[in-house]
This record gives sequence, C-alpha cells and structure tokens, in this order.
Amino acid sequence: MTPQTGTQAIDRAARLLTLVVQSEEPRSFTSLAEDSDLAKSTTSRLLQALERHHLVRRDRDGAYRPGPLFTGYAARHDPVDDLVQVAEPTLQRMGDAVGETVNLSVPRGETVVQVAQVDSTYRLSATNWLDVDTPPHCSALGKVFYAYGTLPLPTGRLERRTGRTLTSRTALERDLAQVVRRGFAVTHEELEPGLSAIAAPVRHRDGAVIAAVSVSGPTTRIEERIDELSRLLVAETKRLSAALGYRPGKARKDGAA
Amino acid sequence: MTPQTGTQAIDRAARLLTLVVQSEEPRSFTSLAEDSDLAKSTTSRLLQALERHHLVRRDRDGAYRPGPLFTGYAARHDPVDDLVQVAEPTLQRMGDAVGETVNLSVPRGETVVQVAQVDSTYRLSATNWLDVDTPPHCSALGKVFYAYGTLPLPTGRLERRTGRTLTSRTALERDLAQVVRRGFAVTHEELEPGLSAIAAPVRHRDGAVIAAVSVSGPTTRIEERIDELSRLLVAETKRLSAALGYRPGKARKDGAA
DNA sequence: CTCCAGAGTTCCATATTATGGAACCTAACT
DNA sequence: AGTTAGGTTCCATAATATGGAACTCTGGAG
Repeated sequence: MTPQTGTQAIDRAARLLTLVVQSEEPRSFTSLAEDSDLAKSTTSRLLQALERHHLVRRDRDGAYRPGPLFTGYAARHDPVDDLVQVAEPTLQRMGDAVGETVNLSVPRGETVVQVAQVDSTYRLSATNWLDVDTPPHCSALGKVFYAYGTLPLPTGRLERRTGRTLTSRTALERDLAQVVRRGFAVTHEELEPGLSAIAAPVRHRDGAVIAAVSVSGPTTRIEERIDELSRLLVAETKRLSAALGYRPGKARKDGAA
Repeated sequence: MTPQTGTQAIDRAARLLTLVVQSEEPRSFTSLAEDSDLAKSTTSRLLQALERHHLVRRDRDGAYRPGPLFTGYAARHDPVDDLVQVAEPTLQRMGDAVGETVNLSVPRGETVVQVAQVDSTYRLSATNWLDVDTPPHCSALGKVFYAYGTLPLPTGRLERRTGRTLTSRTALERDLAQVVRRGFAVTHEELEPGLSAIAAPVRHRDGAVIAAVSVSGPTTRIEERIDELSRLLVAETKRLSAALGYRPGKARKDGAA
C-alpha cells in the first residue's frame, strides 16, 4: 500500500514544497536547505525543478513563495468549498465523538449559511442551505457572528420565536459579551422549544472570524453534557483555526504528524 | 541557470501533479498514465508519493484530485490576492502595449474597488483603493459590473458629474444593454471632463463576472485608438478568464438555491 | 459458479539517475 | 582589495528510479 521506497527525490522535493506553501512568509533558500536537512546543491537542484514547473516562484528578493499552480488554483476556487474540505476531518471527528448534529456555517450578506453538516448518523453531507427561517439572533451560530463583528448587528426589531428568545437589544448585547468572554455561544430553546445548541468561532490567518461550528440537539441531551461538549467544541475549532493559518500569540509550528 | 538534468523523477511527478490540479474534473489513474506517457508502475509509484505528501488525494471513486496542500492554501488566502497574482502578466502586457493606465477591479458591497494598476510608466502597483468618490455609473468598470449583474443596480438617483454623465435610468439601462452586446463598456467624460475609459469583464470558472479590467486616459488619446484598444482589451480579458477556468460554451451553473 | 477484462499495485534486476563535497560565482560590506 | 553570505555548477560515484512482467482485485457476462 505504501512503498516508502523508490521516491527519495520526490519525498525531498515535496518536503521543500510543503515548507514553502505552509509558511506564510516567503522562505529563503538557506532556511529551506537547513529545515529540510539537504545539501545546498540538492536543495538548489530541487527548487529549480519546482520553479520550472510553476510549483514555486521566487519574488524579487529571491525568496521562495507558492507558485502559479497554487495561486491559480486559489483564484479558480470558491474559498468556501476549500474551507469545507479542510474542515471535513474536524466535523467528522466531532460527529463521531458527540453523536449529535454538527454544523459548519459562514456568514453571507446579513445572515448565516450552512455549508457542511454531520448529522447524528455520523454521515457528512455538504449543504448549501441558506436558512431564511432562522434569524441569527436565535441561533448559536448567528450569535457567534454577531459577537465577533462578522455580521453587523441587526437594525430592525428582534423577532420572538419562543419564550426564551432574546428580544431586547440589551439582553442580546449582554449575551454577546458573554460569548466573547467564554469563547462560545449557547442557545437554549431560543429558536424552537426543546432545541439547544452551542457554537464557536473559526478564525482565519488574519484573525478574522470567517466561519463557526455548532453542535445542536435536544435540550435534555445537550444541557447535561454542556461542559464536555463545549470543551470539545472549543478545542476542535482552535485546531481548525490553526490549520487555516491562525496563530494566537506567537506559536511555533512543527511537523504535525 | 537551468539544469534540465538530474530531476527526471521530479519533472514527471510535477507533470502528473499539474494534470491533476489543472483539470477541473477528477482524473483517473489510467488517464493520467496515458497523458503523461509514463509506465503504469511509474505512475503508480509517483502518485502514491504525491498522495503521501498531501499534494493529491483520491476521492471515494479512486479518482485523483488536488490534495490538502492546495485546498488548505486556497482556504487560507484571500482569493482577490490570488486573482491579482494571476492577472499580473495580463496587466503588465497590456500596459506595455497601450501605454495607458490599466486597472483591475472587483466589486465589493455596492461599489468598485481597484486591486491592481499599471500606470502609463508601465509600473505595476498593487492598490486596494476603495474609490468612494467614483459612483459606478460614471465609470467603465462600474458599468461592467452593473451590466452583468455583479453589482445590483443603484436604487437612489444617479449623481451628475459632468454634462455627459448618464443620469436617467433609461439611458443607463440602454447603455448597459450595449455593454453586454459589445462585450465592453465605454465612458466618455462621464466622470470627469477630458477622461475616457473602456472596460471588459473577467469571468470565473462558473461564468460569473468576478472582476473587470479597464484602460483609461485622456479622451483624445483613447478615442482615436478605441478600436485597437477594445480589441486588445477583449482579447486579454478573454485570455485571463480562460486562465481562471472559464470555458465559454459550456456555461455550467449549479443550482444553488 | 467460472471466466474474462479492466484497473491498479508490487516485484526486482538493471543502468540510469540523483547525490553531495568541493569549486565556483557574485553581490554586498568593510 | 578582502571577506562573507547566499547560491549555483561540476562530476565521479553509488544509490536511486525505472519498467516489463507477474500479480491482485473488482465487477460484469455467460
């Protein structure tokens, strides 16, 4: 299944390429040679081959950056599709661990769109579901986007869905402040009786909140496990954010095996 | 400068990788082996190495698709940055050819943002200039976005900037219909006396107009060369659209309700 | 159930290919 | 003119990739 042999040159070239693509800063020749433990001559030959094939390019300082094959790919693709790809393992893992519905959503316009979901049968389904019937202030996902300023706060009045819906602006703002403090949002039957959810932000390289992940299910099941669920949710969204290039503080990255 | 030697394995692997990344459809093992003229055994070994390094992945049908290194890169990057990278050669070439200012713009919110520019000194400069002072209906770029429905038509009244500004909705709509018919937009001193411009759309893989390129300069110089300039502009924007994956003819559009 | 074809993987003797130390180049400093 | 840092080229060597053939697996068709 895995011939680790007969591919030394490719293994080395791939290692160099990964170094270039993964690091956000352009890499110098020397730093690449050191980090990959290759002789200068070998590094030079491999990088030249990669450059010839448009996998890397050199900027005017001579530093290596991802090449036209990467920029072209990125320009051709909807970043949301790629977010879904990257998030898939996270969602799958969470679905397996908690046995509840897990959702990945992004903001669009003034509202929230679900872009992937793992339901309680553990099956991943890619959705593109603009849920017009869920006002953001009633959903955990929406609260995350409000709390971190990704969606502008609603200007009209706050529709009441259940007895627990937050309908006053001060109540909502107090809740949003708590979201930021805790790092995740909670809704207890604010959209629908019997339904609860928690959600946490996914951050991008520049720190912007670009998506959110939620776990939702019957209030009884969610409430009794809320500590466990929120810990898992926050851990997984942090990990996903890291995969997207977000570095809280200054973190050094090493070979994530 | 270019040792074409000592890198056979990498050259071959890069060829395979390029085939996978460039084709929008997933590629089967056999089609890759044929198109690259490699023995089955070699193809197998190389693809396994690429897969091990996350450069390609196999979907559940066994077909090869771009791997996590590509999707991860795309998810981490602003697609506009990558658009600028891809468009750079186009803009440079046009600037050299026409000796006038060339602009690349994208829509944002309700207006137009310039993201790259080659001025008449032929120097490329990356800008990120939200030109609040240019209402889209007075600019060739804005007209392109209106004409192809990328920007919603303005709801308020149309501000008059010069004697030639189109201020009536019917005049504007007639002009926009002509833009679609001709394939490019023209403004003759509608923003500022003495200034003229032409602009054409850049299309994305799914056919959506995601950007526009303009050539602008003094009315005297623009008007006398308008045939030449528009031919070049349309040819170059078509080429750029093709580089972004647009295939005129098969206008595929997925119903994303 | 058996046979066949298509798709892909593994094996292994061979020689072609990648390797890396040393020499070399070229700016940028001093 | 001298030095260093960053990078490229050379070339004898042996380690590496190669590809034909054998093999496995899967899904029909008879």
